Parts: sequence; structure tokens; C-alpha cells
Amino acid sequence: MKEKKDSSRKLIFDKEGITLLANRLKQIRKEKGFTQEELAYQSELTLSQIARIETMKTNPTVSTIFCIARTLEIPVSELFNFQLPKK
Amino acid sequence: MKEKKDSSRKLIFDKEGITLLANRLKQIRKEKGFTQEELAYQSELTLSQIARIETMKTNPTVSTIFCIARTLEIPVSELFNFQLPKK
DNA sequence: TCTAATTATGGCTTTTGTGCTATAATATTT
DNA sequence: AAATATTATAGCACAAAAGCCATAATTAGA
Repeated sequence: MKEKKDSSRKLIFDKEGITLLANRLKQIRKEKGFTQEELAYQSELTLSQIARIETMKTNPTVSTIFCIARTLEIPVSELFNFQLPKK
Repeated sequence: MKEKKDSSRKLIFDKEGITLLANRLKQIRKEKGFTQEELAYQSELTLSQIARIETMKTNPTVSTIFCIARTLEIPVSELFNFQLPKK
């Protein structure tokens, strides 16, 4: 019966953008004097998720970013305050 | 054997933020004169995904947003140019 | 240096984002 | 009104986000 796996399907992991976001988050978090754990706890996220974002292991959802921005008390746009390189 | 389902586990869907993002996207897309289909095609996303974002059916990942911002030729922060209500 | 704090990683599970496809609903144009 | 274009919705499959828990690695403080 030969199930063929759909190999043409492409999901996106925008490494450049995710790297920029990771750096931005780490920078702001430190400026604000949060540890990853404090940020996680107050944001009601897990420590592992915060770490994964900062180490570019994951492609977070916008809701996750919203939680973080709320805790850091910054506009969401602050976390995206970078120039995305053209493709 | 009674498997107890882990009901304490909470995933986040930030309805307010997602609504704001949806509106922002729809507005900018129209200003730039794109149909959902054109935006989808040029961003290499699917039409259904664009529609889901604009109708707040999904909690997109940042990579998805990056693709969209590139196509619309706007900084990512433009799409997040709103004030997230406090929780 | 030893200790404690912080960050990174890994396995496993559940939930969900996204692709794909088709169709329905709505808007626009003729 | 009819035809066409655009947007919304729905179901299925699969990959991946994120939770949870434990532990390793690294950094900071004594």
C-alpha cells in the first residue's frame, strides 16, 4: 500500500530572525535584572522554554512572546526591534 | 489503572494580543494592496494560514510573522505596533 | 577552590501550528 | 442577478511548540 510521505512540505524556521529575537530577549532580560527562572515564573512559562528561546532551539508563538513582554513591562515591538535581513 | 489526565497543564493563547495582531495585519495588508492569496503565495505560506491568522484562529509562530513582514516589506515591529493590555 | 546560582540540554508527552485540499460564505464587478 | 474574486471554514496529517522533570554545564560568589 505504500504510504508516501509528503516530503515537499516545508515548514519554516527562520534562523536569522530567531537569532535576533533571542539576542534581543537576553539583552532586555538582563537589563531588567531578571533571571530566566524569574522571567519564566512571572510569565507563567517554563524555565526550559525561556532557555530554548534564548538558545534558539525553538520557534516561539506570539502568545509566548506576549507573556514575556508583559512581564518585562515593555511593548512587544521592543523585542522585535531589529532589522530582519532580506531573503 | 486510572490514568489521571494532567489538567493543570496550561497552554497559552493570548486572545487579546492575537486579536490586535490580526487587526494590524489585515490593515497593513490592505494598505499595501495585497490579497490574502498574494500574501500567502509570496510569503510561501498557505492561504488558509493567512486566513487563520486574520480571523484569530491560530497563535502563529514568530517565523510565520517574519515571512509576512518580509513580503509586506515592513519591519516586524510594525506588526506589533500596539499596546498589549495588562493582565 | 568549593558552593550555590544560573543557564543549557535531553527525554517524554500533549497540544497545537501549519500544510494541504476542498468547499462554503461573502464581497466585488459586470 | 449572475459571474468572479476574495475571504472564511473544515478535516486530516504531521511536525513542532511547550509543558514537565531531571540533570549537566556554566557562571558567579564566598
